[in-house]
Amino acid sequence: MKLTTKGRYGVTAMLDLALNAGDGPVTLAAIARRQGISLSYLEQLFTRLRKQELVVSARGPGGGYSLCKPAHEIAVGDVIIAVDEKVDAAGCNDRRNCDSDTRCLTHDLWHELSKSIRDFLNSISLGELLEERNVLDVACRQNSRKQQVGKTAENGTRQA
Amino acid sequence: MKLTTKGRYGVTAMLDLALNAGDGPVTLAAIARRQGISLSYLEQLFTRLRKQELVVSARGPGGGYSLCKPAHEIAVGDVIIAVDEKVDAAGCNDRRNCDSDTRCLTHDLWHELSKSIRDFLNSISLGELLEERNVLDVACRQNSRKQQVGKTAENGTRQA
DNA sequence: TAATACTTGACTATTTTAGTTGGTTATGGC
DNA sequence: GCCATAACCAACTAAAATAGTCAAGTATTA
Repeated sequence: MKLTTKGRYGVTAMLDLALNAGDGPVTLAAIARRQGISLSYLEQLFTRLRKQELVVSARGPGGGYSLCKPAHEIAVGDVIIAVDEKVDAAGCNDRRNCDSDTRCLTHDLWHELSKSIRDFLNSISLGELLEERNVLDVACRQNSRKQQVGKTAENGTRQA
Repeated sequence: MKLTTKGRYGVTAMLDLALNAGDGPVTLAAIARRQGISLSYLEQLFTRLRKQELVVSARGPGGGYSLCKPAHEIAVGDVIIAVDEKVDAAGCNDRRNCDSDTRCLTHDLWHELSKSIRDFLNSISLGELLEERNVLDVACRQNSRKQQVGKTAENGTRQA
């Protein structure tokens, strides 16, 4: 399980998809425009998301992508794993050297942590993230209002 | 906050350090041998860990590295951030484009998630990981025993 | 003072990231 | 039956990160 900008792009795009799924499929071009991600890069990501059956595609005019399942049934971890390919396998599948004492211990400790992280990401669904939309929406509008009017009086407040 | 093999190396090395800190400093050469990480690469990682004041170094014969604080006071997140440098800044500090509706929303949603992950990693200390040592120790010995004796009867049991 | 072990800096091969280019299919509307 | 739309596909690429290597130091202790 990696956690890089690639996963961020994937999650961001899926969130955009969930937000704008009101009437029919959403085109990648629209996501690209809204989220500032290159169209061709999005195509690569959505090829993987489609293969993992997280989205379905509709070709032709009026086509685009839709979520396969309700946003509440799609875990953030699913998206990250889908776009990053190769679920685990991150360098630790050589069990041969695991006979010596210390090596084995820290290997297992890392795996334990790694599992915790994965469990955590699998426990958060896209839908849950979207439910906090209202709060964040207000926060965002306030912020952009202040930026227009004032001179960014307080900075570092939303540094997530 | 990234989560790559670099962070894994850092955490693994710190765990090794905590485990073998019984009598005086631990040399990087010993960690390199036990964990199968290149010495020079470890040097780079520990330069950063030292600058973040997670470890102290002692030069000369009998020297090496020691933890600055008890293992319970060092969060996994601290280690990952230390070796990966640049705490956040992952592409999302352009607040300029955040005036439009959708862009802002998913930005904030991602930041929310990103914060959750960071909080989670900061809530786990090296000490807590080590406390599960006993359980894992047994599991490991059992596993290696089986590998010696049998023919890996059940595989995929500890695929963390 | 010689061996040990940390310290620093420069260099490098490989892989990943974040695209670009240039097409090809499929489809709905006119 | 065109034709614009939009998904699909494959190959290529510049830049960055990863995971090191190599070579020279410097501090410390026996």
